[in-house]
Amino acid sequence: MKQYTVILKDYDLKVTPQRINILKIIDKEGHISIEDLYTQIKEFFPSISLATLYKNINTMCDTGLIKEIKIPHSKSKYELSKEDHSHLLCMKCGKVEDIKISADKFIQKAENLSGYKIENISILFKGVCPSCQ
Amino acid sequence: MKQYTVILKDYDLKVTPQRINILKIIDKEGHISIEDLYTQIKEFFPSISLATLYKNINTMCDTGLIKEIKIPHSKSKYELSKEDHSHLLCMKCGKVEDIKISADKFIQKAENLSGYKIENISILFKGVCPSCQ
DNA sequence: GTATTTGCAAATGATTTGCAGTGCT
DNA sequence: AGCACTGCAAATCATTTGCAAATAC
Repeated sequence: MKQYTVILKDYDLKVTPQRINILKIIDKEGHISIEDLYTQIKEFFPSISLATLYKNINTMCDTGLIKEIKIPHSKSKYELSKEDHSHLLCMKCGKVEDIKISADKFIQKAENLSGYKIENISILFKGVCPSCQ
Repeated sequence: MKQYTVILKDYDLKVTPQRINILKIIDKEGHISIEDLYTQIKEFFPSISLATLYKNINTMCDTGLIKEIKIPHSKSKYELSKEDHSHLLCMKCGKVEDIKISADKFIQKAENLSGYKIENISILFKGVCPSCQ
């Protein structure tokens, strides 16, 4: 069981039961939208307000504890920050999965082509997952 | 000068001056947000309403005439559909540019790793453009 | 002539803000 | 104790909708 308390402290955020629950649910789901998160958290924490959820999501994004994933034709999802990775989106069931795939050569090529100094790449693969095929 | 009239007809959309202007501006800018588009179009077309703009952006996205580009930490931009390409985002000036770079090997690798049948990839490089460096 | 599009105003939906009270360290 | 966090209600911002008049074909 992860120490959400420790994680929060690492990011200089005060430890509150609301925040611990938010992290727990994001961690369990992997990738989750605001509305789904709100639905789930209310079961554990019926008194939580949507405003609190938004405020916390925002501060956690600002500090880098979590990351927003923008998804074509739908709402953003959020995930705990972890080492660099890309995403797979299943166009049938809508789920998002992580995939680790090195993009170094790709980035190199893009720098050469464009003259940009590239710091970062975000890649989303869209397709159909094994169980939906 | 491009025949926006012809393009609209190709997509089975009625030709209106509002639509022609929308296309003209998107084409000139390459990538533009709703609010910037609204500001610009009002100069040519002071009577246009935001509702009309939204309705047209939506139908043009639905038909595939234009595409939405989701950008981390900011609003979406829109572009005319063109052959597959990726995007470069300058983190200093905020501009978006196109880059053509083949991702076939990348997609192949991702399919092997994940078991997904991948139909499509979207790639955003974030960095600093030559003029901002 | 008919169906679609436009512009307005009102409605909805999503997110943010202000503030008084509470809880964390 | 002091500052940050919470929850509520109200405010704001973005987008959509309903409808009558105008326009495209």
